[in-house]
Amino acid sequence: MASVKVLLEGKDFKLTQARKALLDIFVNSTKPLSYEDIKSTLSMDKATFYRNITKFEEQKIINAIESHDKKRYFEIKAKSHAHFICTTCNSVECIKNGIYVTLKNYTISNVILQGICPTCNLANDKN
Amino acid sequence: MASVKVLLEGKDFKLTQARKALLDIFVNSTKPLSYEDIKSTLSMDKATFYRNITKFEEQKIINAIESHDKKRYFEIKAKSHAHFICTTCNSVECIKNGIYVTLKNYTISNVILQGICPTCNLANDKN
DNA sequence: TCTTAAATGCAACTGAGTCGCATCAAATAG
DNA sequence: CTATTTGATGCGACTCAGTTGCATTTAAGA
Repeated sequence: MASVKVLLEGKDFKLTQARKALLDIFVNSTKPLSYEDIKSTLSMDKATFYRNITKFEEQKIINAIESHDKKRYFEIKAKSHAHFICTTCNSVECIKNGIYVTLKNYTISNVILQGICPTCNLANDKN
Repeated sequence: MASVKVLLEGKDFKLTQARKALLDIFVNSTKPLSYEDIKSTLSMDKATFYRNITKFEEQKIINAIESHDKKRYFEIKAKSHAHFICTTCNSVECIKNGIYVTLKNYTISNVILQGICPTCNLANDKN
């Protein structure tokens, strides 16, 4: 598990309390989080949140995923892996079992799968 | 190429002029389109556009893709194929050379790849 | 042709994300 | 250790894609 200190070392910005707290949440999360998700845990203005996210993206610390609910979800860019977005319940999950896609002349940084997650699939079967 | 008539046959809504014209644009497009993209071609109120898109999605005629620019792009759900979103120029492309991903207990309806497209890759190399 | 239910356009609204600005807190100089 | 500077923060106002309510229009069936 990447520590907050390691992630911030040698980066081109100030190490504020707010940033440490914010990254701490991301480091300890098992799934990508939106501003909505973190604001109950961390009292941070949304302008500050998004400005920090932009900084983190520039420094390649964090990755963004756009979900089906028109919100952006963020996660530590620790190791690249695919994501699954459920079009029924809008949940965003990390898919760890290696999905690797290559395409000539393209640089692929992210793979996103959309469809119906096991939970919603089960719920449908019962009807 | 799927015709507009075939797509609308037996569906649960009225065959208005506006709907035929709208679907005609999607049928003849080689890439997913946003409201911005179609409004210059077709004079249709955005409320009507999005209401029709919702209908088409319910009827499984059309597919939505959220791009990096926070806009939704739509296309005929004719045959399923992967999409590539360039994180540099925000273009959305269809990737026709079969990328098939399966995942146990998941229903996968869409594969989205993010990264840098050949054009932007080339532009970067020149710097 | 008449009726009616659904489709349209307009205007007002929503909500995620952005921007300007005044204040505040890290980092660095003195 | 204090002073200075520069970037970070919070607030409020704003933007813009997408939505909703409502009055009007149009497709479809009687």
